[in-house]
Amino acid sequence: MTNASRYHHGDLRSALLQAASEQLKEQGIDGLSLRKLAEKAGVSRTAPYHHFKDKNALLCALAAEGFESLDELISQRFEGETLRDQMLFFVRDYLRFAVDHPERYELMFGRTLWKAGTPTPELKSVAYRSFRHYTDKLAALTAGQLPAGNDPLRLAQASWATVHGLCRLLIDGIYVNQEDMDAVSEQSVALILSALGR
Amino acid sequence: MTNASRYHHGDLRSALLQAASEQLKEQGIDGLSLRKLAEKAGVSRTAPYHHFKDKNALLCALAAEGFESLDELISQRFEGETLRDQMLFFVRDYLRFAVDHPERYELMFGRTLWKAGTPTPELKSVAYRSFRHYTDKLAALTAGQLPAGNDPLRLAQASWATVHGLCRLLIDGIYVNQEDMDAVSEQSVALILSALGR
DNA sequence: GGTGTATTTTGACAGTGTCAAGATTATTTC
DNA sequence: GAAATAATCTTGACACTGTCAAAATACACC
Repeated sequence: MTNASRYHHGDLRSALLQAASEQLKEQGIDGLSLRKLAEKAGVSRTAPYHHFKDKNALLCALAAEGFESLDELISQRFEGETLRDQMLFFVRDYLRFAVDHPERYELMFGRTLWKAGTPTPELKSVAYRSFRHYTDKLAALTAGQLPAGNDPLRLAQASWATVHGLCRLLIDGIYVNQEDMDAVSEQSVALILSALGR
Repeated sequence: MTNASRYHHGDLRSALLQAASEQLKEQGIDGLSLRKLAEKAGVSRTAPYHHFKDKNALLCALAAEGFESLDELISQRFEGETLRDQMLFFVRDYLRFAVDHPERYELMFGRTLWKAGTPTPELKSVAYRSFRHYTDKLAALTAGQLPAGNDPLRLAQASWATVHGLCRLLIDGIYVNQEDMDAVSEQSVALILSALGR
């Protein structure tokens, strides 16, 4: 019995997620429709609804995947000898992730899910976790080196905002060109580092 | 002859923009449909197409309005005696603008127009103008005070990225609570200022 | 074998952007 | 002032969307 002739797909959920991932990359968030995904998986229009409550739920799952990758990056990519090198490595890898997967990044951080939609508990949890990991990492790296009166949490928020803002401007093509990426990321790291009193 | 009975609306273009502005505020970008706007203006579904090429064009006009406001803010709101106060004023006003008009801000800077759609020449022009004004302002404020080897353009990009990233995290409801706004904006200003050598 | 559950299907509905062709009014031209 | 042209608006239509309800099918377990 061939794949195409089966009434039950067998692994529709992950087939949908995979198709969604490709569709997201090629067509963007708005070009992603449940009906197209269903067709891609060789299944009827409403079959996806037995694996995801609605479109929002599928998108949340897709975004959660992204945060998993980002979390790995945060956990691993602080290599380098000096603090400056470590931050530079991280910022460059983070930027590369965003530039390589712009639509995914938009999905992860954009209004679609967080404001227009309703983020899944799973999504919230994995997103907050990656931020906590970043805060921890930053705190460990700068332990005992922060100028008095500096809250590590505030610093994490402000520096994340810098990198995040850079990503947005970069991948949406506003104000910052991709050729400037290295120069601007160096400038941003300088921004963050000078707040650490170096 | 009453308004409702006229075949020609008279000022449909601005009526549509006004309706769109309200709709954007109440329902967000995705909740904004040309058909609803047409109905609000008391006109048939396709009438808008004689004033805007398509939905993208209308959204671009709406975003351009936003950049006009932002540009005023940049031109006027660098008050204060010290450089620190000036930056702090600006950052707070900028954040307030974004928080007060989150959907507008998303439209102005988001992928909808800049990547998924095609930004109008008018939109591009007014958006770039705002950034140029910011760069000029920053250059004027820090004239002769920049540490050697610092490119004003890079600094403008990096600092704008910081404020922009803060706005996004704030209005998209990720990570930063509105109550933390003042504290984080102070931290961000500190970030920017310390890069200026203070 | 029979029962219940998980999965998938078809049918349907309201909503969307946008094109084409025709109707109506304003404006320009003679 | 009348005729021609342009601007504006309307109706009809098409393909597409997310999602609900109800019926059909296959699987798992007792």
